[in-house]
Amino acid sequence: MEKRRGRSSQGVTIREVAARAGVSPMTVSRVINNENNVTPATSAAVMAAIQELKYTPNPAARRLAGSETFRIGLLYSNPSVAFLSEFLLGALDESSKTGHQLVVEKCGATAATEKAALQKLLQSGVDGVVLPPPLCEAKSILAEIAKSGVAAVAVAAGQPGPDVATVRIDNYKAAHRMTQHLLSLGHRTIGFIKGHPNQTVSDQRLHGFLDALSEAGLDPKAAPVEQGYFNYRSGLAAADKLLALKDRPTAIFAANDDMAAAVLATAHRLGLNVPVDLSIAGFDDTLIAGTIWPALTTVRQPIAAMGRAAVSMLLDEVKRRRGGGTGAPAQQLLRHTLVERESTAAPA
Amino acid sequence: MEKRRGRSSQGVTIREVAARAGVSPMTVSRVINNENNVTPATSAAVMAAIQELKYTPNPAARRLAGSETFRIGLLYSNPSVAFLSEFLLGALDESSKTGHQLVVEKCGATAATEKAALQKLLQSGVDGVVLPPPLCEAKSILAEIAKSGVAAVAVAAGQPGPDVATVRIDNYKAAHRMTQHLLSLGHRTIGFIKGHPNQTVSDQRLHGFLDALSEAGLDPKAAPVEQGYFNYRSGLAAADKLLALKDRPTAIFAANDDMAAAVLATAHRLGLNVPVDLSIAGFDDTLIAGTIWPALTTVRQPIAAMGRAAVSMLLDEVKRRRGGGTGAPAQQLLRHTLVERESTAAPA
DNA sequence: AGTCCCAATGGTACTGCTATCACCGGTGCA
DNA sequence: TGCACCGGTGATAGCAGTACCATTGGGACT
Repeated sequence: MEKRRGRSSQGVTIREVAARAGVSPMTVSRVINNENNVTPATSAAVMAAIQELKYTPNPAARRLAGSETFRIGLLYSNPSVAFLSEFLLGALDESSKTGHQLVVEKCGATAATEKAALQKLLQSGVDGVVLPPPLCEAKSILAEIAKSGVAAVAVAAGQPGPDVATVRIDNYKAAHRMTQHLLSLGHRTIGFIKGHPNQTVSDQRLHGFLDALSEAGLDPKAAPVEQGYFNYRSGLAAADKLLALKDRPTAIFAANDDMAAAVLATAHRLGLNVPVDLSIAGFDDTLIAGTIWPALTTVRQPIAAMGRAAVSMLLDEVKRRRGGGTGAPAQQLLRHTLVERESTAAPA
Repeated sequence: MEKRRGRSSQGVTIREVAARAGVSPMTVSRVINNENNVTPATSAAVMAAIQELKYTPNPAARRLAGSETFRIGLLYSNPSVAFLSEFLLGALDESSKTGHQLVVEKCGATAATEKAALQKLLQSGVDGVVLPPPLCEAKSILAEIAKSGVAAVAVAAGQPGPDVATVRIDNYKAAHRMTQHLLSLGHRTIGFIKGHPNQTVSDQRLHGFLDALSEAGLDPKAAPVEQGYFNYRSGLAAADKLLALKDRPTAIFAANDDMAAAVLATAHRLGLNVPVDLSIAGFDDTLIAGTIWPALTTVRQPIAAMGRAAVSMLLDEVKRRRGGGTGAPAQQLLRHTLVERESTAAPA
């Protein structure tokens, strides 16, 4: 004889499951949270009941009853839209799944507006801040963070700061691996287009490339390297220079996909057949990589996973500080993958 | 003398605000929900207290205490990743903000797997389903939806079904407007690349184009039109044909951005200067449009807004049906915008 | 055999907010 | 003048979980 007063919410509740399984709600809670103090038999019975009733726990209730609810801020300026949207996807997903509040704030590109936006976030009482690139390397932001003492996670930063947690991939290794791939196809003259000089990852990718060449017995100083700025247009310019060399490279490795796409366009303009006359490799696996034709061989960063990881690490970090934790914040290195598509092949 | 038993959650609560403002928590609740039975004076006092304490309501608690929590499904097969990620962003944001549960399910491309995935969603007890393209036009899915009687929202479908709510832009008008833009620049021979024949929007965009030509006194039958399939590669083929015509178009309007990007690549390959020798227009404003150079003039669909709208409409629709609502589901037409970038100009 | 301990489980209170209804003073109307 | 009514407000009881502590019932140990 329930007393439901009109505000029904017809989902099945933990109590119904408990009744069905002949245990207390608490036990059901333990089962769904994988706690260890439950007899296998009990656990199985509960599981069965869950299946039969198609029970799914109510996340709102879980969060409310569970421990603290944190509010975390995500501050971004103007990274690649592709990166941001995928990253947000992961971050939103994680925070909604764990029931924490995510406050997203956009800021301009100047140090002043960055600082103002950060202040605004801090004012609103966030417990920690997620910093996707390029903010994760902005000195003014990092200084402000350190001063205020809030927890922070830097995403895809080349160089982990001392006070912030970081999520990233191993850019050096990834570039190294991609270079090995090109070498193994038989390329000996490989051009490289560097990324923006104000981002640490640019250096790491370059060094991964150069070291792989050395290890293969080639002279890294002889490798044709051009400066780029992570955008399409700078890729066009760099590609023009590289493809005009007398000793024209048979492969070009660009430090990101946008620039690689520009190399592809330039190659086509010059009447080169990709990948027969020229192999092209990118980095990031953004959308453009799979869109154009031939599709780009590239390095995939698990961006959505980085978003999830960033949120989850930030929560850990907040708790760690609350607990008076000592030592350094966590660092997490996610796995990258080499995505082999149609833009690379053995030289003609 | 509170009895906080360790599971603190140090955010300020509605009770603290109430105490500060000298009213009951209920009144604070009324103020933050903009209910009308509150004296302006009381309301102001509460607002002040909220400001002072930097109070933000706890969404989990709100949802839990509020009315029903719906579970809504989002089924997608393989639309453009760009579209999907932006769409998901909006949908996730809306559902997390309103506190409803969003279950995302991916399915293969065959009718059988589509049906199976839908069944799985329905089994899990969703109250409604969001269908982004191309599923929103899949007959088997729509039939299944109609049969099961769940609420559904079709997104960016050309043709609103009778039983489903829809969110979309006016594709006809958008294409019409873009064509007018090209005409106003002085183009008289404009090529068009059609979209995939299995999507209604392809037709609508084509007709918007053709009608704009007629209205400008041109013969739509004389317009060079090629079939495309919404992907880059089909755009390459179509562009090859269009640019090989003796009476070469001075502008090409592709039914989406991927194909427009392909036109650009082909133009460059042929040594044409864009936009001087050839203007190019796309549709969708996906990421590639802003990445390549020159950046594409295109039509922007407010995709994230469509995601938000889809979720919110679906909730309305579910409630409407619960209430035994009669009549047809809602239709919503969002505003598109013409994004003028560097790929269009007056003919040389 | 008695004691202690620990693993398994249950009972209760509490999370932050809102639905519902009770209440109260002031109108409008008979 | 009396009474129904109504706008503004408060008290209470949940919403669906989980934290915390109590309880129980075997072993392991003395």
